Amino acid sequence: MADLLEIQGANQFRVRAYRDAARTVGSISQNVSDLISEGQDLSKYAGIGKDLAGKIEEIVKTGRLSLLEDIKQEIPGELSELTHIAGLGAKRVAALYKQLNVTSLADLEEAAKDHKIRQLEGFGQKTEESILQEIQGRQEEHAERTKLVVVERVAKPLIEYLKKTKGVKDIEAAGSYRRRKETVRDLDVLATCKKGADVMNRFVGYEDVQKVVSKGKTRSTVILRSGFQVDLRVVPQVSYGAALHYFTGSKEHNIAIRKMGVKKKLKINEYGVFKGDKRIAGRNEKDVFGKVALPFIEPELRENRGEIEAAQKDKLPKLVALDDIKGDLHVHTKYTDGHYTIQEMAEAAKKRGYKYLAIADHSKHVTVAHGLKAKDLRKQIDEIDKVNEKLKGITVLKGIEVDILEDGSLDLPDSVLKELDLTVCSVHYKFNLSKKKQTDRIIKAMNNPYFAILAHPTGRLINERRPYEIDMERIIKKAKDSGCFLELNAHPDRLDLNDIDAKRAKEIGVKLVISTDAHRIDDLDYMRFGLGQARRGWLEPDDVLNTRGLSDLKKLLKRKK
DNA sequence: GCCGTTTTCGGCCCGACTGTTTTCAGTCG
Repeated sequence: MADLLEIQGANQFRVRAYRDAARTVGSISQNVSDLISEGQDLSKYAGIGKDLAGKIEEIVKTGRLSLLEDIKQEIPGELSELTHIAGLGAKRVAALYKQLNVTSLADLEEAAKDHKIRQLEGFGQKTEESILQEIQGRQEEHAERTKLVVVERVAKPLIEYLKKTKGVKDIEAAGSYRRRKETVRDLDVLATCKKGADVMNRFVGYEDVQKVVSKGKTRSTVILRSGFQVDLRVVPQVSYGAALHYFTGSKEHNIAIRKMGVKKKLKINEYGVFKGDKRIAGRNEKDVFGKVALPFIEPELRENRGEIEAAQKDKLPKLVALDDIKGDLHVHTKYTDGHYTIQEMAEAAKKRGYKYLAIADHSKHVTVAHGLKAKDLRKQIDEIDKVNEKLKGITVLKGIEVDILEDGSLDLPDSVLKELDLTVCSVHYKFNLSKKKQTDRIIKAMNNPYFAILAHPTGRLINERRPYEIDMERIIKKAKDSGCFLELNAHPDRLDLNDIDAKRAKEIGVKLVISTDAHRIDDLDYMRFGLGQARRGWLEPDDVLNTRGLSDLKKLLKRKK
């Protein structure tokens, strides 16, 4: 709706209202159709008024939006696709449609090849060439959002490289990378430097740069060979905090903060907080928040999902940090598809300062991973006892990643499960059951008194496999009622639960377990990704099971039977 | 289309870079 209205030349604030409302709907942790069937009024959410609440209800109840259909009578719906081409916004798409009758990518390509675009007012040869290049580039693997772990591998060496520029003082990756979002579209790097031109020149000369999209005194954009985009901004040191705030985003958070500034007759931009022409803050982020009477808000919270309201009431969560984590409760060993022994994994965990480590190898149903049968598991239990006798300073816990079978039973008998400290229960097959059946399957499994932790609750693999259909609200409530826990799987391909569901679990009062699912020693360091997601989900140390010492952990793992 | 301890009308965040212009519109973040 927003794209099409914008192409039609509708009031830009009306267009923004649709975008804001769509985003709000996306960040509501509960299922919106459930909210509507419960008769809840959506206009209580920020950015959704009476009108849009009605339209959302229409979509939920009828699967259609009559206004959208009306607009599609006037202009082709496919035009919205064209605005996704870099350099094409609503105005230019409207011009292309009106003057050249371009409605699709194919039309656009043809018009560019025939040199018709350069003849339009406001367009020229360069624009036409870049449009053509963009269309043809798209047919090769279009760059989607990139997983955080991959971006780390890009960011760290690039920042080290830029740091070596003469005159560079501060340098930091901002944007969604700093907010620890699970995927990142492009990397925003911020620097302070005596002579901005020096760092810009060095930036565009980086060996991985394939294309320089733009280069200016304070901002440049490049595309790396991998297709990944990096932006570099340079500001003076007095502006570093304001710029860091601005480039960390999110956009929605920034807009909200700037609006607060406007109310106080202040102007907030990347150079500082200004009262008239006078800069009254900017060197550090804390002062920028201070000028709008807010405490420092952690980057992971800056999504305008309630953090500003919480900050105003001094009710910001004290977010869980890596130092709070006392152990990892989901790792694999050579017994199944891991690559190290129990003792090697335990020593590696101890080196990371942990007090305990739970071995959770696969159960027999996962044949590709040589899942354990009851007798294999007993053998592993014996070995864990021996390792515990040998190792001081860390306790190895006996666990299993036991499959939840299609009928909701667990893959190993209670007689062996009861010998364990904990179970990590997961769905590994039959991902395509209906939402009701999949939910019933998991809920039935939770009725087993030895069910402790639901591992990677949605089964998704970021950018690779969609989550299977489940009623998360029912699952969370069942976990609450039966004394089970939900995993926040820290593997950067999973990060499952996601931020929004993790926050919902906290609200309902279910504790989460942040585990790495490590198959190798180095995988234990994936914990940092889990922490990022947990912090995005507003989790505090108390909301996370594995911040507890060993004896508290064991008490909490005991289910009411 | 949303919103309100200045307001139910009249505002709505702010700036950089490019290309096409000859002072700025469009796009992007």
